Amino acid sequence: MPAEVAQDADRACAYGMKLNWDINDPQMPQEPAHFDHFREWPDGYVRYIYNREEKKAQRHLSGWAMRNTNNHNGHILKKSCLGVVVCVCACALPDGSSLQLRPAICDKARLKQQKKACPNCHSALELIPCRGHSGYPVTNFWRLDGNAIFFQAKGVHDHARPESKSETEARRSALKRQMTSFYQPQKKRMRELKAGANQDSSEYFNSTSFLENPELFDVITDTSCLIPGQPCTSFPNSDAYKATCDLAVFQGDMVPPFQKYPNPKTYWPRPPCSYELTGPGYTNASPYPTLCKDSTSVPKDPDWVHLNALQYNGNSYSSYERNFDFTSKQCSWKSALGKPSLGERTDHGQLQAMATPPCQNPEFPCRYLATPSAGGPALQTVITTTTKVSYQAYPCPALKHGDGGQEANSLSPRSYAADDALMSVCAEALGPPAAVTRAPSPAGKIPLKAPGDCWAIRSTLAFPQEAAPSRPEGADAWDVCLYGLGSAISYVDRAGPLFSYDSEDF
DNA sequence: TCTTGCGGGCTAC
DNA sequence: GTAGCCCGCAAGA
Repeated sequence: MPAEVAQDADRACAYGMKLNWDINDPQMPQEPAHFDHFREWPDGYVRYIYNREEKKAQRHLSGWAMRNTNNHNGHILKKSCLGVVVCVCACALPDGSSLQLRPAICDKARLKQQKKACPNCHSALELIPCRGHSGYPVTNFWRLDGNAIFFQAKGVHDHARPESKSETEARRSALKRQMTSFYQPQKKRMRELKAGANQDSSEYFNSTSFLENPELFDVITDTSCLIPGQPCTSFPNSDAYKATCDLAVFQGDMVPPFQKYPNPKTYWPRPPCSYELTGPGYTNASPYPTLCKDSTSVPKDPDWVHLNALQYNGNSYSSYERNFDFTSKQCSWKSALGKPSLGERTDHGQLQAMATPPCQNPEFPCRYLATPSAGGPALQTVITTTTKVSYQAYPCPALKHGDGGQEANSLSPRSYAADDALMSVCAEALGPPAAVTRAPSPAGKIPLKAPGDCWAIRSTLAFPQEAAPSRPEGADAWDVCLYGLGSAISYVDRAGPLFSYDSEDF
């Protein structure tokens, strides 16, 4: 209510509202004595007069997603509101707010956007069109006249505010910076490692090549890794997966992009760190904690992954350690997830999902039934500053990416069928606590089997106390998954060499 | 790749 | 004539 009052007062104080003019008037007010300060969220039938030096006005910016509309008048720029993109399930974000994405302005990009999944619950996204102007989209008019820029809005937005453009830009630029700051040191480190001790060729993967080929990220971006804590996490597509870590920023202008993320323990990409499985009855039993190198989840689409990057950008490696809650359950979840980025997602996707309607989580049952607490040892992540890091592939994404991962992009609720199948298969295979721990490949770089990796990961983490079995056993397990998954995608060639990364001190 | 601005063309009122 | 909308194009980030 106070906000409305303030808004009304703001309108009343608007200089443009005090003058009597219309954007279509042949003669606009000349030499305005005052100018209005730029309004990012004009709403209602308002008129403002900006100084022509106002940069934002010059660019015809608006918090609303406005697209250009041809009004066949070269002097007046007309824009119509596109509305807001929301989750069809109207799921709630961790902070209780709802998802409100900014519709892409370009038709093509918008269509693509709508094919993506809700980053929160993986349901479909829906574009809520603006109908605030007599059933038509709210329209904004811009007109440059003299030393002023005249702005007139017609209609009252009947939808939530989408993420503002400034937020989007800030997020993207931050992500870009983050990517740069993160990968350069990584690449350097990898070179050093390669040039340095060859103590255990099987202990690390050729991260350099990976880092030098960011396009490969997409291969792993989409994961449905089966691991304790998130045994059957089913991210139908990379987009959804990417998006999961970026929930808060989607909340429109309510919170600054860089401050939105509620959980400081969420980072992505993250610096190399140690993950050791600990907990009741289990303490670092596995010499090869299976992890998914979070960098493997680096998405190429800044729209879907940014938050963690932003935080990371601001906190750097040390902050990661500093903020990590070693004892929190979420941390356990992360470790259980094995995959850092995945864990992050778990924080905000999986965990938050607990508080969201079931409809938002098609994979919900599977995800939670197989948590460590459900029978397996409770998992807890212990992060140390100098650590052994086991980065092993999480090729599950290959299930969808193997033969054209992009196909998985078009996620719809129905898309979960395949994932469900996968889950059931792997869950079944996991039945007995068979030790299917993935032993390090004798040859060094672990030849990962694509789908099987899901199984391997799960096994490793679920029964870490078990002695690492022979490779063949693991292979059998993999095969189980392979069956369940149908055709095994040649993920080995792609992910294996890239992620067999182990026992590395940082 | 996406945004933005421009303009042609169509349809409805 | 006005308004809404679709489409394509080009420039720029």
